[in-house]
Amino acid sequence: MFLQSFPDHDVLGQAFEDALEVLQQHSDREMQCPPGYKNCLTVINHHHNLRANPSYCTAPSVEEQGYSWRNMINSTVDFYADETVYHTLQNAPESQVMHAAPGQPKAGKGRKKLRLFEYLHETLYDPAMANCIQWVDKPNGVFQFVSKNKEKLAELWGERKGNRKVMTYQKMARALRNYGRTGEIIKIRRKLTYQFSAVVLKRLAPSYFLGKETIYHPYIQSNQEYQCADDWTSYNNYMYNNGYVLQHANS
DNA sequence: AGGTCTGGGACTGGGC
DNA sequence: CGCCCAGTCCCAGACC
Repeated sequence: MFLQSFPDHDVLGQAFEDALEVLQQHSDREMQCPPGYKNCLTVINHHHNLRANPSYCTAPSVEEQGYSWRNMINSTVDFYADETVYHTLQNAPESQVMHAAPGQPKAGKGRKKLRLFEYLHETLYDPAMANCIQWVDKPNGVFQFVSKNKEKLAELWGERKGNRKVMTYQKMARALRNYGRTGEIIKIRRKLTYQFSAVVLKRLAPSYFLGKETIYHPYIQSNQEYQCADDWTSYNNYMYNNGYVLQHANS
């Protein structure tokens, strides 16, 4: 497994590997907290470095409402994927890392910026946000904003980014349309409806990296992404045949 | 007609 | 410091 990539595959690494294996045994289709997940949390909560670092401290109590255990998997793998952070935490005195403030990871130094499509993907798995955004065709990554609450979702996105001005749906949608150029998210000719590209879906799904030898990296270069052009074309064909009219032709 | 959606372009802030 | 990226902001026009 990918944890073997790290030279200092120590007790913590083993604990993570065990934890991830438990998670791996439960397909990514499950929304329920899988059996053994509590043990994973225990492992993580008992390691001070993890608990203290705001970027990776994403293991709340299982009782927390609306929490998606996917976040935990992503963050866990993120932790190990980011070699710099791994070594930093390995070497940093605990007193230092303990100073980090708890709470949501914020965009800033030392932490990759949260991207809009990642945030949307995250909220789609948050039952508490179901009144703002919903899957239309989950297996194919088609989702729709709820007209009544789309502004609320946009505001939350703005808050999450730490914007000074209030984010609006109009502005957020503008960012979404920019994704059309890179193919990460495409606009579907249906009101308030968008679709994650197959590549993004694959990238954000835990099953993509769990069980692979290579390190998961959320920022695959676009030229690498389009090595999957065949997949993408056939995917578009599938969507076309299933009645989805894509606004942007695959270029 | 008016609200909503889309597209374009300039601008901003963070990271490298 | 300059460049690039990923939005952010505003406006105009299309669409429903």
